[in-house]
Amino acid sequence: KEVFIRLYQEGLIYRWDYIINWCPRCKTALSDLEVEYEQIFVKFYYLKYPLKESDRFITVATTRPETMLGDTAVAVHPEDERYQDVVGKRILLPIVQREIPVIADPFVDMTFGTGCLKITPAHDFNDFEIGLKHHLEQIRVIDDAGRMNKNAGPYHGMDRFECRNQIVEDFKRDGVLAKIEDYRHMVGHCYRCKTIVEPTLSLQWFVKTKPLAQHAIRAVQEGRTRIIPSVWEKTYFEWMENIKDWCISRQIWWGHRIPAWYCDSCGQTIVSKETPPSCHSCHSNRLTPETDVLDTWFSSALWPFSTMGWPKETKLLKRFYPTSVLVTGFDILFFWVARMMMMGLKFMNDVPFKDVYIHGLVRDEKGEKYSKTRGNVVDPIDLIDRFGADTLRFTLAALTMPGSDLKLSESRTEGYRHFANKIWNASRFALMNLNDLHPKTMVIHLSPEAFSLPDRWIRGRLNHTIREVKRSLENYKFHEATHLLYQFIWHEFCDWYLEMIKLFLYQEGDKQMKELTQQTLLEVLESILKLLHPFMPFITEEIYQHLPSQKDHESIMISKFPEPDPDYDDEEIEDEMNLVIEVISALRNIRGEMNLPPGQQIIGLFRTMEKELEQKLRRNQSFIRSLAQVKELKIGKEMERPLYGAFVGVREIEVFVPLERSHMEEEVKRLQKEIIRIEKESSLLKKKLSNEQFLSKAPPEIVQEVKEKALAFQNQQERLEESLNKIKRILG
RNA sequence: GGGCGGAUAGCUCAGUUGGGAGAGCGCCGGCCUUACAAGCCGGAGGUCGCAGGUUCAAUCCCUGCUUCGCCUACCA
Repeated sequence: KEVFIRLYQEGLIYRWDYIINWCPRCKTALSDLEVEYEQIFVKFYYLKYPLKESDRFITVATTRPETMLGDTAVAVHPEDERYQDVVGKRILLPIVQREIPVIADPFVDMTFGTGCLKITPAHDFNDFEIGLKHHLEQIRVIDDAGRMNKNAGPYHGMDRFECRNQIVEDFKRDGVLAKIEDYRHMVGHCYRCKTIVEPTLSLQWFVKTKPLAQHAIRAVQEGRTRIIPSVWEKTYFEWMENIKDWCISRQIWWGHRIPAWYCDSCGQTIVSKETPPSCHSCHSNRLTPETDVLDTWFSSALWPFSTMGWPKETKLLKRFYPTSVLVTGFDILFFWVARMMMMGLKFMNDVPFKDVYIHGLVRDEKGEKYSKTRGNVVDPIDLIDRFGADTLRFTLAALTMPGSDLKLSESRTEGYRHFANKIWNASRFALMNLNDLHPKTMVIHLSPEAFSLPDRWIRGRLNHTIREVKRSLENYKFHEATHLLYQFIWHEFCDWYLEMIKLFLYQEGDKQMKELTQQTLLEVLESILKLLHPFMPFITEEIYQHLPSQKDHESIMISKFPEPDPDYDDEEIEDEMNLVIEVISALRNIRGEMNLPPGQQIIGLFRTMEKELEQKLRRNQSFIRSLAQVKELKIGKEMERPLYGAFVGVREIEVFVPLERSHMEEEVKRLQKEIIRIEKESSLLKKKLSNEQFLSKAPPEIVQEVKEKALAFQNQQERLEESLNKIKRILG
């Protein structure tokens, strides 16, 4: 009421006989946004109107012949040579026998139809405007229920579509129907009941939106409100700049009643918060209250401040206006966001929110928008039953790409259910191995050097993950955050870290090393759970409560979000770990390609001239042995290549695996495949390096990088070929 | 009619200061290895829609075209 009255007093709300979209079934006015346009196939009728005092006819074309009963003119283009002589003449409208003028208006498209446009000001938007311009009479022929009214003469009481058929029949009978064509066009339907809407002249309440929109435009231009992703800004501006006055009255029985009364004696309109005792101007006490209610979006537009106690200056209002972010779908950018902007700026003198995050819509498998009416909605409860609430939440976050819709994919959902399961199992493994850990004895501050390679590595990777996840969240890139977490948890934490630390956890040897490992395991798992918690609230809370570090059972959701620990940003450790991973992968590759089952133990021979690499290999022998299932490792400068064996190059290391003679055929194939791959890469780089332009114009660090790569590839290729030749010689 | 977005592996889609082509699912081969077979290990698979242009260098920037989709509109 407060808002309505203030706007009314400022002249921003007015009541006017205007052309609006009307739903004859719901019997209410509809705003532009409540009308859905849909393509339908109809007939295009050519009607012959007789010119008065002449035997000529003017032919007009229409898809709605029943509206001819309300015609008050026929318009032609002022420059249309075909009709120069008839402008100003009069037409005797068939059936109702009304005299109407032929007028000239540049709005008419000479190339469309016959170039003659019938004008029905009371039942067409354009005709209404033309009617105002030419002071034409407005004659309603269709009533609020979609029936022909008394102005329709013989058709009075007929349904509008029934009347359409009858009029066509009558025109045919009278020989004034020129022709009928098939035609398809967009027709407005009521968004609620899907009935074809009827543009109708009607007395309604309107808000003058132009003055409100100006401020809303400027707020976004000046960045006081950011729309994310920014592509939607353009849509927002487009709409705001072309905004039309907003019809806010609805003839339905639910909603806020418009606070207005009409004096039965003098016709005065009274807008007031309370029921007025009498008319302000004639003092009559015979007042009729307005029965129209407000468009639901009118009240929704007030949400950011009316929910905080406005118009009182409450603490809540001070604290929560403006809010930081509004998250919503683009489909209500205009319905709601734009209106909240306008009302917020008007009544609070400030934007209602700093950021508007526009996400896509979840669509069905065919990519169609969910619709309550069509019933193609996927029930989230059903998905939760089948996949789990955490899985669904994570999946939605992962599939949400800013600026585009998502088709809910069941295979992706299933993949993330596996991920949730993986987390569960990994945590079970961790908890099993932490049950003898007493947090009290945990060493709080130890230098990184005290920890094992995998410990230092995983903490470094955790740092990286924390930073990237935070960055993604700050930029509303939820899919990036989920991908980062998936990758880190599954492929770094589970695949490598957990596998490697089994050495320390299972072996009853170095007790201190075991405790340090347990400490890292606990801390990293705890961080993982916290990072994951926004995406998988239930499983993370459940596991978190079982961690030995959580004795007071506070919820994970109020725990501190993880921060990176710079002590563990260590490139050398990362590099050493990568070497270990590369070596293990190389051995696994041989095993896989040679079809050697894991049960079959192999021996690894490592030849390298570089002291540092040799040391690193020696340091990490136990990891290599355990993860690559190698029973014996031999490392050194003078390592002989075995007579029958597979070869893989890792950096400056030659890795050999002794095999049987019978494997050699397979090895030849493997080497050839590898050589082809390397050659392809290598030739591309060589081509680059032989290009003078590249050498002189590309940034030096890029050139250097390419040179190094080319050299490495060449080395690799030579050794592969050497290996291949040796085998060929042996095999004869 | 106007505007916007997409076209990348068999499918669904990621990929911005231009230099490495990627993920999930599916597919092929090998494994019940004491957290997990809803799993582990290895592997195959792509002139990044087409044609030009800019650049030493284009999936990425520019132009045109083909094609799919969305929003929007006052051709009666």
